[in-house]
Amino acid sequence: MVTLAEVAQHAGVSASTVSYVLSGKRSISSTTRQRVEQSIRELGYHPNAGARALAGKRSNIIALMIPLRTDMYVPVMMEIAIAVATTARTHGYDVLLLTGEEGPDAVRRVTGSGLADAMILMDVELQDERLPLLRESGQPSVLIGLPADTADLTCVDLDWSATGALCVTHLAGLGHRDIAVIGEAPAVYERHTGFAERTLDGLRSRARETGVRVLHRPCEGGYDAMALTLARIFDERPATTGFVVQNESAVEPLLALLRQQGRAVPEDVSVVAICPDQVAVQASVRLTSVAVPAQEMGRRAVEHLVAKLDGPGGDEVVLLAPELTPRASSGPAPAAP
Amino acid sequence: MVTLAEVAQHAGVSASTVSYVLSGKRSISSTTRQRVEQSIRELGYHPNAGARALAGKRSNIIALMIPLRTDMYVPVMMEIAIAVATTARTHGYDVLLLTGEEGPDAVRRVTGSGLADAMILMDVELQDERLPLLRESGQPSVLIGLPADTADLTCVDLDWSATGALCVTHLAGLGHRDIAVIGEAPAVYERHTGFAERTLDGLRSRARETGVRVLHRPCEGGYDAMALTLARIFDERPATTGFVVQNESAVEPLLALLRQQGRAVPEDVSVVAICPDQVAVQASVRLTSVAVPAQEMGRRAVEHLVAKLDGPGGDEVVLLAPELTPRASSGPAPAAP
DNA sequence: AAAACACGTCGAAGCGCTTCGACACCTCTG
DNA sequence: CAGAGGTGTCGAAGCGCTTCGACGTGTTTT
Repeated sequence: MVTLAEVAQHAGVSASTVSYVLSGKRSISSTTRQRVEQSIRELGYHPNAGARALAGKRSNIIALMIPLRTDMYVPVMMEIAIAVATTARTHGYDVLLLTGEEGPDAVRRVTGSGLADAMILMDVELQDERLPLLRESGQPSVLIGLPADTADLTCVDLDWSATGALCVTHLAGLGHRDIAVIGEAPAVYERHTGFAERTLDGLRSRARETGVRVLHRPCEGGYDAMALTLARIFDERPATTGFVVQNESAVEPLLALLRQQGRAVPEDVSVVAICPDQVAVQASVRLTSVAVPAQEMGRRAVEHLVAKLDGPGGDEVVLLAPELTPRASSGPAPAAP
Repeated sequence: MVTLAEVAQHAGVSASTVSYVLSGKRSISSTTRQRVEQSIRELGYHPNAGARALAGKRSNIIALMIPLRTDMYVPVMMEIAIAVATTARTHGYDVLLLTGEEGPDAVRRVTGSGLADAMILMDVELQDERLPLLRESGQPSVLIGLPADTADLTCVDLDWSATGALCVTHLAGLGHRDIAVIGEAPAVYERHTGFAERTLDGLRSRARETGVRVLHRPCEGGYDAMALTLARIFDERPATTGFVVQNESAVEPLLALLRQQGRAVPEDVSVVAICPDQVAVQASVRLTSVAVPAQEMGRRAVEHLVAKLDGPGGDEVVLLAPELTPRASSGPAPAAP
């Protein structure tokens, strides 16, 4: 393994000079710089990460805590993770993957060991156990998601409340008066995941404003669960003509069931999905949807973190504005019979 | 930040003693051990990762290289990644997430910098550019997937060839004589991804043995692409009664299209999917499927790696035997008209 | 009773890097 | 032309940990 010292010797300079060439923290004449760079290339030198972390007091690693559960939005998680990793690399950071399994202890471990310089937390609950630890540790961090109390915290998230409102506005504008919301699995609501509850708030308050009735039903994914849920919805609100779906694995079953029941989309019922664009365009009906900007969330999270790491900026809550793309699944409400 | 030295002082022993308590590499009287452990707890000590890596010449980090592209099997990737991360933790390792983006350079960087002790590579192509580097670096590694040449390499994978064969056996056993294979997107075949080609080999050779005709068509996911592909298949082989699908995002579209064309599943046509069980049971028809054992692959990969890291075992190719679960999507071939 | 061996502990060296202060040397100023 | 101020380079001191050899003590062996 090639060391700094060997590079220095090969280039005929001192070790510190090589270090300064690498870091650019002191000016170096261009002749020496070139000589050193040449040696680095010839010897195939890579600085040792451990030594660097020890001496420099920063590891150039960002920890990313992803949820262990896979009961929702797996592709979104994956997309965020990939965006985080690639964005981090462009800023010279690597990404350490932590699963929720360890729980709050992971925060302690990473903070205490200097393994990572900063953390990104996903799947944030409204009252998240990890937050007290994060605050007290003073470790730079960004949440992807929004807890109940955002004091001292930087958060990046889609504006879910606006997302919910946007869906209602769209359907209300088309004349729909009875809207059903197919939500995530009950477990997601039970653990008070921020995005689910906020979406609901947005839906409901806009519904109140526009005089639309909203019926919300959580739903496990899959065909059978969806069949049951749908039956109950039409049972309770036979006049339902609009659907908002916030559950990837319920989308296709819903469409299949509606078709099967002879309800045409969008002539008889309209469907608005909250999902990645890819899902929306691949469905059996091209879905009017509000996209979940997964890539952007990951990218923004890293950028905020990096900004904090060099020159501590303040805390901030960044809510991305939702955008609704009308496609083939929504249209004017049918005339009342 | 609490250091070893502070713990030592607090416990009234030398630093080396604390270190030996931590590592267990020398015997320590139980009195001192307890005293030290007590101090560690009271001070909330966590060993510094960088210092440890530097002095101990191992970082206790495993690098996981996941593909950047998301043109296939995202949930499977995610599941593997999570399994890798959790299994690694149980062995005292953390996981560094690398995306394919950097390409072969990532191998060089990780190897050279001592950032990670070992690597796991996913999305291995038959002639993978990263392999020469891996071999020459001598870094412990495990591939999830199977390249063309496995010399000096440890690989873990589903036995895709057997998987393909199993699907044909199942359908042939039910009397189907014309089978269509809906494959991954063309790009996946173009870059010679091992699993796709091997599955095809297995399908074809078993088809030859059982006297079944096989028509293979790659397919981008989604409804429209599937519609086109399906039309072509029935055009070319109107007698097709069996389908093998190896493309998650084609499964639901296929079912919808068959339904729409009035072909009943499984009375008129049978469908066998190669996908995670969750997808199979959530589809609009409960699918006969061969599961992709994502968790097990991740777990096994880590375990092999850990075994290599302490006491270098030999290289090995581990092929997991596929299992087919019959569900509601396959049945006897209809009597010839 | 002396020699041999464990056992438990300690001090010191060193892992490869960053960074601080020092020191040449050179170019401006007044 | 002396002093001030820059510039480019170097040596040395750590960063917090692991590990090796050494050194008491207490126990066993001959």
